[in-house]
Amino acid sequence: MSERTENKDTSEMSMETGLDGQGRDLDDFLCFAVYEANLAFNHLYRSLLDELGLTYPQYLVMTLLWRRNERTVKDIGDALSLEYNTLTPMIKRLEAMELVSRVRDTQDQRVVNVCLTARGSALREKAAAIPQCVAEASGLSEKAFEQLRSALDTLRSNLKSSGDRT
Amino acid sequence: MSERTENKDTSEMSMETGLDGQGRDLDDFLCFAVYEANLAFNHLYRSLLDELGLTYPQYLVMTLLWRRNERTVKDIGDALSLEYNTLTPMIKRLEAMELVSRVRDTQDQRVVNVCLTARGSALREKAAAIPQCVAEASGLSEKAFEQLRSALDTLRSNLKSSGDRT
DNA sequence: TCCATTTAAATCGTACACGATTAAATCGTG
DNA sequence: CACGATTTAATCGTGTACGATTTAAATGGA
Repeated sequence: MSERTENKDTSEMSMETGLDGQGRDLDDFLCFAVYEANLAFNHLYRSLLDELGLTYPQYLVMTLLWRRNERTVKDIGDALSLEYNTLTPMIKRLEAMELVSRVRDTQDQRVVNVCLTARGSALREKAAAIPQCVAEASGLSEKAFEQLRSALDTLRSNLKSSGDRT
Repeated sequence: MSERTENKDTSEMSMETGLDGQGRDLDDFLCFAVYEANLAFNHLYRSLLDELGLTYPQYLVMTLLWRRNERTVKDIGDALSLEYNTLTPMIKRLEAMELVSRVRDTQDQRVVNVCLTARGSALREKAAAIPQCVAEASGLSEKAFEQLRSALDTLRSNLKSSGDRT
């Protein structure tokens, strides 16, 4: 039944069913499984990114730039589903670390172009091993990996379109 | 290949492969699929929880308490994989909203017991429809739902144990 | 041309999330 | 009993994440 009708141990003054003692309480929430998997990725990335001095979201931004340099803040926001109010300070931090530069577009003064500095490009080498590490840590077969990714994509798409209609 | 060897459009000064124009750049990252699905849940829950005046993490805490009232901060932290430094302020906010009360345990003065107030219990009725809404918004069949949850669970478990060994 | 609209970005305030540190109560072992 | 180790919680600082608002630049009709 999962995220639908919760009716185990539902009485007002319940007293432990015995089956879900300690921390097994939200097991049937899909949202929670996603939330937990995301936390787990955060923890793993934190340890991997520590020596690069990057946070996980910062790493995602850098990854975008490593793939295609010179992007607008809007581009990055679209790619990561993040707003300016999140990105502006974050990119300024990357700028302060001298990994990227922020330059107003000369054609359209509203636009800020973000591009890698030499330091930012160089950091790519150090980050090269990370995807491997993460893939291994996930412990999934190629097939399971791809299936999961695809299922999550469908889920995200469904959730988004449902949200739009609200 | 996904999270393993990224070798499309990988040259230093790349110029758009044409296939991944705008926002399709991180598609082959499993971590990113999880990150995005989590954001999508956040957005959906934000709209659902708005009228209850709860945030998504606050809702998770309330859900735990609705299932079994009277938990220690530690219990809640274990269930949600959150630290005291996240929970203490959050639970204080719930207390300020008069949804829960925080009482030092008389047996063990280190422990803080969190339990629902009348208002907190009552809120349960208003939240009753939410799991249904979310399940529908996910647009997954019962089977797909369960498979995904299970795959995420495996993933989380693998990531965690890998992190422990680091 | 002019001005309402739209767009890109920034700012402000609130709320997680967590590393590091601190403090107090309890426990374990000699 | 004593005292160091452990456990529980809180505090502080940094960094996302986002709603609401603001600013400035570009755009598109009448």
